[in-house]
Amino acid sequence: MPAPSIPREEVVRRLLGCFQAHGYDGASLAELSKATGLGKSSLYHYFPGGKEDMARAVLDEIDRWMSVHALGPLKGPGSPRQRLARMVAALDGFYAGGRCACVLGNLVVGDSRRLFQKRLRAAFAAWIDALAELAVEAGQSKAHARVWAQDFVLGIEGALVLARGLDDPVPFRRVMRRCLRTLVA
Amino acid sequence: MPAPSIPREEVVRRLLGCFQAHGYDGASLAELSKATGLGKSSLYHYFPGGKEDMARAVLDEIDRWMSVHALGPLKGPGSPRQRLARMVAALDGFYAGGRCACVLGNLVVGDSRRLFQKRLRAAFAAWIDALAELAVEAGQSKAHARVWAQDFVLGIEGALVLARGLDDPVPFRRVMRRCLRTLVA
DNA sequence: GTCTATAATAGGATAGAC
DNA sequence: GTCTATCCTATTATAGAC
Repeated sequence: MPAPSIPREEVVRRLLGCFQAHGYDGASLAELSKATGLGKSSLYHYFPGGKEDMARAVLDEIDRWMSVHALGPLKGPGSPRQRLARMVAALDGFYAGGRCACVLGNLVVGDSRRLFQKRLRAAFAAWIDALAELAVEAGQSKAHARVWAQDFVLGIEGALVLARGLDDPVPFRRVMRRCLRTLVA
Repeated sequence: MPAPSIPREEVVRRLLGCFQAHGYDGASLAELSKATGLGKSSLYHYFPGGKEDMARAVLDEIDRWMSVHALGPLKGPGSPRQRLARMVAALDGFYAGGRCACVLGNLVVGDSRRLFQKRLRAAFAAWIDALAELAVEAGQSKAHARVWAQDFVLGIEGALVLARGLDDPVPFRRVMRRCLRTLVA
């Protein structure tokens, strides 16, 4: 009876990397198996519902990661500007400076969109809500805060798409830098 | 010997719709067959290289469409503001007011990215170049024009991602409206 | 140029041994 | 908890009739 070779969280993180690199349809069980180092049957032991289950676990991990590294810091100590800087730094690392895709962005394409629509909407909404709250605290009106927060998120998503389309992370890096300057504007 | 039931351009347009709705990996031959109304063998008659060939034909069609409806008007008559408005109106129709995905955005995910990287880079670059040229004509410096043009494109791509993530086309519509206001800013 | 039929392979999922 | 072996279906692709 071999003990688990790697903890479940590490398995989920590797699945995340696989969905990030290949998208939902492109992440075959063979790829997911290779990425985790686990055989297909082991994956089904962790995730009885198969690939859909794996993606839901990845969405859980994203919720957790965002809560800890991106949304949490917005409510921590420091000026609004400083708190936003912490989120931006965390996101910059997560997306490897623009070289990685966004899993949420990958999941809104094709049939996986319908499959995970509720989770996707909740994830994007929570992100936008947290940013809008910060902007209100920084002195913006509720309406402006909402627009700014949406622009923040769609700017990142669009920059990731463009960076991979142009095969050049520079647009992403520029967007990340600008994010900080626009808070009070 | 039945005559071709629909012209080749119409076939390609329907393929485009299929890659738009399902992404590259998600667009199976069965889906592509259903979307075009052609049997698999007929598709292979038009596109001997299979799915990859079909996607290249779709990329050709996108180049053509962009050239005629988006990039062309930028070089036509009228003020820079009026010319940009024509592009925006065309794009708004193409993306069905934010309810449709961008094929280029779908193709930058997963393995299809590597497969079509050169075409994708060229398509995004041509789009950005045409916009930057307009911005220079409108009085912006070359450096600012480039940034503005990139922001224009990534704003649209990000808005399409967010609109589908939130299942709400409103962010897209707002971005489209704002595109026009920022030209001379 | 279109179709039906079919081959060949890859994908998702399960059984059962250890 | 992990593995090998297997199953079934979907997917890509081709052959050949009309």
